[in-house]
Amino acid sequence: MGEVTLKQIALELGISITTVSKALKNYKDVSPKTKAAVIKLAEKLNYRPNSFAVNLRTKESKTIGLIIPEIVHHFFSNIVNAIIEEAEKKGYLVIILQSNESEELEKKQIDLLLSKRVDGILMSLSNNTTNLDHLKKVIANNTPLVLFDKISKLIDCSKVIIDDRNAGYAATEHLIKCGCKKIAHFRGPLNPQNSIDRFLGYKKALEDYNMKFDRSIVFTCEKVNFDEGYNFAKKIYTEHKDVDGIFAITDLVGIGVVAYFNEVGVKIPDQIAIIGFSNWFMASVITPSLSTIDQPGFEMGKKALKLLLKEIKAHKKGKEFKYKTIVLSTKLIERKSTAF
Amino acid sequence: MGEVTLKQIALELGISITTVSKALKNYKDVSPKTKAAVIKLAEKLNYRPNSFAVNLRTKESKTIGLIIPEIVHHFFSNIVNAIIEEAEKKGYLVIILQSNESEELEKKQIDLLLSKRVDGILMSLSNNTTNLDHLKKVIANNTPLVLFDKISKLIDCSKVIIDDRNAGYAATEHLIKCGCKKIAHFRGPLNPQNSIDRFLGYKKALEDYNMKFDRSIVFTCEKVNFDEGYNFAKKIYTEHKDVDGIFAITDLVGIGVVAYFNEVGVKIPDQIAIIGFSNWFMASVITPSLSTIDQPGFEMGKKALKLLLKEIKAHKKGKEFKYKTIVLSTKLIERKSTAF
DNA sequence: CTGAAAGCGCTTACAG
DNA sequence: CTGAAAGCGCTTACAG
Repeated sequence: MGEVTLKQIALELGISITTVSKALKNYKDVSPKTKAAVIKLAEKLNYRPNSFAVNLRTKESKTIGLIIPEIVHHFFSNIVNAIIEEAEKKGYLVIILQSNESEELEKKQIDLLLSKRVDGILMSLSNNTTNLDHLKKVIANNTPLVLFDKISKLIDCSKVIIDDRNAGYAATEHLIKCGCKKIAHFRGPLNPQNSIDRFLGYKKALEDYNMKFDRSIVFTCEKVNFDEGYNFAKKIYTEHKDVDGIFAITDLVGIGVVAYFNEVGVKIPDQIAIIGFSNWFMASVITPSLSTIDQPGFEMGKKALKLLLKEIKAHKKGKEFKYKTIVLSTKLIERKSTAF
Repeated sequence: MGEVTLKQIALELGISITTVSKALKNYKDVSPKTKAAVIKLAEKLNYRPNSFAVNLRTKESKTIGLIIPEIVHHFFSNIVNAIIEEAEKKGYLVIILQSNESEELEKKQIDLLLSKRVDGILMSLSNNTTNLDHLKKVIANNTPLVLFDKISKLIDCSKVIIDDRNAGYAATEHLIKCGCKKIAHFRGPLNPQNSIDRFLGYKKALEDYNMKFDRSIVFTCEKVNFDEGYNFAKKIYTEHKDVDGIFAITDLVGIGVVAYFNEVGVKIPDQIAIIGFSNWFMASVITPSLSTIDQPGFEMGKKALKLLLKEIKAHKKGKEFKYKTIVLSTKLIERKSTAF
């Protein structure tokens, strides 16, 4: 076989490697005749520049790294979708890694990506990440970094997020306006900023509407899955009969809640209203359909990628780049689970 | 900043680049003393081999390409999960691309990956791919290729699949054994091998059990989504009242079917039994829970990756590699939607 | 308009 | 045990 190189083309055409290279890159200081001949032969031989050599010379890989907690998750797979689609359009490829919510893995992956010399890194933090040295390493290494969704306030870099506090407030307020008198919250893990913020929004809404905050009806999801929603709903049903509204950290948890109450014959929303978060497709098709907060995953991925490419470009030109935080708006989606 | 290179370490230590390189790669012909000094300094300077240069020298990128129809799909995101996890363990990174069911995009992406000089390509074909020249190009280019799930019989390479025909047969047979007398099939698109095979399995089961095959109750899904399941169910309900069993190409379609019958008050499984395909998590939590065929996505991804790495290894050593087709077994999962 | 030459940062066969 | 040298395949500043 043997891969086709510039040398081969030059040899066959009896011209220099330099000229071949220039012709293929459409430099203007090459005669049209030579250019045509080179292009023709390159096509015939199916020439493909050796990206290893190009990378080495240009010091860029046209590749970016993406680290997310887990890909098997509607919200993240949507984001990934947006990122690789947009990246491809802009001439970049994406290497994807999953931290599986492990700080240790996350550290290793950062090292892998830096070794690979990706042009930039896009990342959503694992729930268990508390030490941020690996992120600082990325920045110290001069590799552009954009955090999205699961971010840390302690890292100075560009970010794309939603206003989780406001969104948590809106979800809770909606339950209140639906007439709920005692609202439970199935919150996310204690560490991540966004579950903290949603919780704070919940608390603030109760406060603003003069409702008592009761720590005993705030449950903390660890895995943030269906089973936790189901099991906490059971707890509410058996130990807190007076609860008439539940704000679940995520639609998946909310769907677990709905499943439990359906099972025991508690009427939704008449006896208990439920609202989820993220607007997963399934939330719209279960019975009763689940009210939720729409979290624009696709847009988030796209914006994060664009922001990263801007920084990469500035970085390449040696220009200064001012970090930016983009806050995307969310939307309350009213469905049957909270209908009056 | 300035990246740390072998040269810098050599200079600082007053030894040659060669020796530094050898020391870091643990060659035995380097004195322990030198080795220790090199390693110490490399660590202090946070030395990271420049992968561009390494790639160029070794002619391998330790990166593989993965092309799937779409990542926002439980089955594929599971496969992706398995592939990147396993690849990382073996020291490979994964570049992921989505064809979005477009043959044209698929072609472009193959070109991108070949230009990138990935060490191998893993791929599941788009539903609309009929011309296979781009796959032949991969093989002609000597790049190891493994096809999984959506394969083509016309391409000679390694494959990882399930026996869709048998699985389609099992699903249909299960409905028959549940007492269904007239079974409809909501099949997948006409082109992909696996939807053809599931359909053939359906047909064969009817034949073996002396049931009439009726073309008018076989509907073809184009998008293979919830809405199609819902709409075809409506058609069955309004135009084919005697149908008492439905085999849906996929759980998502099956869930649409269940939603429709729930809505109009048709009792499942008493009046109509339903079985899906793939064993998506949601199938187990809807009401009634959906019987299905378990399709081992995680295992499929893992096996495909392993097979690819074997071929890459053989290829590197210049050894011949015999293509292999691995057929994974599926399992009938009985749930409420087909309970007697 | 063309091309010789340097150099990106490694690896490795070879000489000593 | 150490190192000089060649070379992977490009790109580009420079000379002519």
